[in-house]
Amino acid sequence: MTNDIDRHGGKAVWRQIADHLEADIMAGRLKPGERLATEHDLARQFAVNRHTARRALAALADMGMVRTEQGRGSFVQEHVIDYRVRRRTRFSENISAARREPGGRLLDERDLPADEDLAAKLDIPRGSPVLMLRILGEADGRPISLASHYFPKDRFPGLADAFRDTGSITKALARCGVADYLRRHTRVTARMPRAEDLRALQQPANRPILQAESLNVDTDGRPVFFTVARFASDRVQLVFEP
Amino acid sequence: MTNDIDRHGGKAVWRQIADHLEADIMAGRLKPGERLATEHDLARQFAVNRHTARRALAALADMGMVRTEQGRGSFVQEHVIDYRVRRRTRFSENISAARREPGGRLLDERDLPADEDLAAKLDIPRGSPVLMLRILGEADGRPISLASHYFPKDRFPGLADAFRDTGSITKALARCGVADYLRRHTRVTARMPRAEDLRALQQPANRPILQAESLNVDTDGRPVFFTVARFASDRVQLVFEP
DNA sequence: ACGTATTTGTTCGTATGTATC
DNA sequence: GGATACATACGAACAAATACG
Repeated sequence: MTNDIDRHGGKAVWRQIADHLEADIMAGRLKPGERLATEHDLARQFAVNRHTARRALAALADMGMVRTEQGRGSFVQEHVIDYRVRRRTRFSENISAARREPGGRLLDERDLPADEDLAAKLDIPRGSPVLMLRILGEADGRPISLASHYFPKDRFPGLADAFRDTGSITKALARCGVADYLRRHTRVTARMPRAEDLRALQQPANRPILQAESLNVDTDGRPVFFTVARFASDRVQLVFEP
Repeated sequence: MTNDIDRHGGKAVWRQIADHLEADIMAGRLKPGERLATEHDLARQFAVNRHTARRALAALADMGMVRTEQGRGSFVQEHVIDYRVRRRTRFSENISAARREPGGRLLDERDLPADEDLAAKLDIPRGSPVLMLRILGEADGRPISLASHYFPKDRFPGLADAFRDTGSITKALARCGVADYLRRHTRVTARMPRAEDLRALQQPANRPILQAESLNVDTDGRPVFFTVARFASDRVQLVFEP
């Protein structure tokens, strides 16, 4: 092993450790998502104080190469997906464009009456039936987004069945006569995850989630569905390009 | 006072308390940002158990009317600003559109050489001089955003002086010959605040910040400046409209 | 639901080498 | 040389989050 530390070479000890770990990550000896040795173990391996090991990890974290979580350890940072939001935004195409394998799982399906807010957004009478689909979006089998989609039920009979058949909102809507739809606006907020988000997204509790509320309309400008999507902020960035 | 609780009216006690507090907020007796009575005090005022008061607060927090911070208390949620991001996005116009009084303070001004990343973004040679302006954006005197703007210094001599004169990036650029500029893309992430963010944005440490990296170009498509803006997630939502 | 072990986060204090005025 | 500031490194103790039986 070349775990040797040069104490008089003019190079800070913590930087030597950071460089060593960085080389391990770059060479693939440590893979994205993998846990690094604990601070205590690193300190022992390199025969330094824990503070010195911590400093090395902090430097790597600052560079975005690792991510440390209290009580759990330090992990090699996974590559972040650029989720591109444009007028025509489709989940599967987006994930494929990032060279990942898209996936989706229907977690819940429910009918509910439109409250005032939802009625205004979908431009339907208050109390009208609304179909909610809750879908977990995945990339390479890792959960990426937890999205609740709200459709005016009267306009799209059989939509839920069509989604179960195809696994795709775009295809399901096509069967219901919506050949195309466009995103009118997206409202982005950040907040801490709820218990539900933690379970679905498999995220640490002390990291925020990105929440995007969006409205999609058909080519005539009529609302088709409203979506509240929650993204794991460690794994997804939202990129807007007009 | 009408702090009386009806124990047999079929309405849950916690809901009565929640309604009471909601009325106080709606009537302006409790103002945005103001701290509510402690759970202990609420329990005493209404002669209920602290758990009951907690339930009322939780219901209000769930509605987004108050925000509870461990160790500090519960606060009336401030009104959130919709920060609209379009091709032509200007801070002052945006804040004014939300019927707030815009303000800006230059926190720091610095020259630095372009690293690889910045050079690529601004389309200048690596090592070229870059002017950084760090600006605190305010609405009604409350800090809203902490933004670092990076300009290719060679192209815009006298820009820093122009900004100090005018207090506006748009006006300063106009003096340097840039009549108009457009936003090419915006990359949005969420993360926890650093010490620097906390100081500038006056935010609780356990709430996330929204970070938006954006590139503005002139009418010929040439990069004019690159920005990293951090928003207090409690006070700002980013709204994207193509 | 609860205690225990593990792991990171924070804050003391101490010492040393280096650069600067 | 002396005084000072600063970054580095080590040690100890405790706090806080997490994992697990």
